[in-house]
Amino acid sequence: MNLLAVYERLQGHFKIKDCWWPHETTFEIMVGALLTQNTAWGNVEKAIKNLKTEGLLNIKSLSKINRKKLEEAIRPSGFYKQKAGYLSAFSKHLYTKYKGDLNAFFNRDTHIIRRELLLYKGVGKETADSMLLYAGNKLIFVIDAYTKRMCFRLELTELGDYDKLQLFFQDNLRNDLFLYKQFHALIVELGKNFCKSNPLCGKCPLKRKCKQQGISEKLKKRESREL
DNA sequence: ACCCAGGTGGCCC
DNA sequence: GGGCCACATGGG
Repeated sequence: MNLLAVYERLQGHFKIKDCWWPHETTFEIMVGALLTQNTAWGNVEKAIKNLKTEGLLNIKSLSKINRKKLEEAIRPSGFYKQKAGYLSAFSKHLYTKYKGDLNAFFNRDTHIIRRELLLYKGVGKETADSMLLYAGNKLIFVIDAYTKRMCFRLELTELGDYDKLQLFFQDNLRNDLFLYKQFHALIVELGKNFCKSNPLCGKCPLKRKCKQQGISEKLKKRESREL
């Protein structure tokens, strides 16, 4: 089955808002990308709200804020001490190297930016790519746990690491920023609503395209080994 | 009382 | 290059 067919099928079932990743500023998207690591989005929203209330959600403030205060503000998002350290260092780099100017930061070759993002502590491939796609409007497909799980269950690809999966998407989709953003959003919705770790195959929009049809203990074991 | 969430870094082999 | 673990809150 081809990727575009999956996309169209999902489009028929989920309404994705034009601005799926809620934000007032570009920086807010970058902060959200970091905070949402292995964390439910609802918890991230609380953290972001706290940061906004305290006037901290900008590069300058975050780079100067006292660590304990930052920890308290983002506490609801979990792993808060670790994330406070990441955010603090990240903001300081943006502030000192780019004078807090994200246009300057993003106005370069995509892969140069990606390499740089990956040097920051706490920014791995998925976080970097989320920032590039949603904050920087760069043509990079984001691979997350939902994406891996969906591909695995649909048997769309050979089992692969992040890079292989990303290439699979990028090679099989037209170069269209809107498509990249929407497709990732749709996969997240699928993952939240149906293709969960304990999946609800009965009403899944991809039911007819998927061989799993209810998950066996055997599949669960393979997933835990191979995802 | 569990299980899970839009990962990452560090350590070990 | 992989396998394991810590990191932590909040909702179902």
